[in-house]
Amino acid sequence: MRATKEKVQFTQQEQELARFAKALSHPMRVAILNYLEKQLQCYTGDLVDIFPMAQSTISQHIKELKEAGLIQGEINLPKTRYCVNQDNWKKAKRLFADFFNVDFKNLTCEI
Amino acid sequence: MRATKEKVQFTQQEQELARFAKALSHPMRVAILNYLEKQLQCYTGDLVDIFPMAQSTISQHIKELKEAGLIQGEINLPKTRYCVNQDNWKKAKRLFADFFNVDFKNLTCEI
DNA sequence: AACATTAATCGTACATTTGCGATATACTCT
DNA sequence: AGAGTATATCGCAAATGTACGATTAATGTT
Repeated sequence: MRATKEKVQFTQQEQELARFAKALSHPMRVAILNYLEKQLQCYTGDLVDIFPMAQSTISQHIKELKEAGLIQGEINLPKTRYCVNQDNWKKAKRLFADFFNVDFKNLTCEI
Repeated sequence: MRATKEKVQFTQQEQELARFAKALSHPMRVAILNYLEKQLQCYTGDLVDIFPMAQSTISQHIKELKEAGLIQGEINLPKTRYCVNQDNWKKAKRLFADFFNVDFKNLTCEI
């Protein structure tokens, strides 16, 4: 049996990175963010037109991105407009850049 | 009802990024990679000593990282030595850098 | 007031992930 | 040969993720 050592908890960095990674762990959600990077904003219906999934499924993926903090929605009935949450996007960018040890120049740039 | 449009499939970039992101979607796996970046190599037992999880669970997380291509193992009985798979690490790094639009310098650097 | 529009949520089915203890494997050492 | 060591794999239970159709909610339009 192994000696009883002080076991290590996961760091905040590890937990936050994993949380963001989880949000990116489905192609649909990556595609939504790719789309939002190009278009700056979109409505749920735009994605339903483009992608081969049911409206309810797409809505669910949007919800996950929202809960992970990567996007935000502005209700404008009957539509909801989504865009990237820039603060958390920058945070995720920084976490991944640090993780991959990438030299990064534009992490502090504004939109 | 919405008009019947040509629905878009996910790009290879989106699928590959999602695959890597899935591998990074658990703090334990992020922690293993963090450890490997510092230590360059490790044995399964090192991780069992450090992290508060059962040996079988840690072995399973290692397996997932291996199957995602991010690490590779060299059997050296009774131990197995793991290290980062540099080719796929670079690939992942590039995918995430592109995704986040980060300027990166050292993507072409060697080990 | 009835209808149309857009999107979220519900309920359900199925698949995958996570964690653990127990067991199997493949050696080395005595 | 038998014991010890390190790790992978199995079998299971619980939790979570994925996808869909149906329903609900909130509004504007006729």
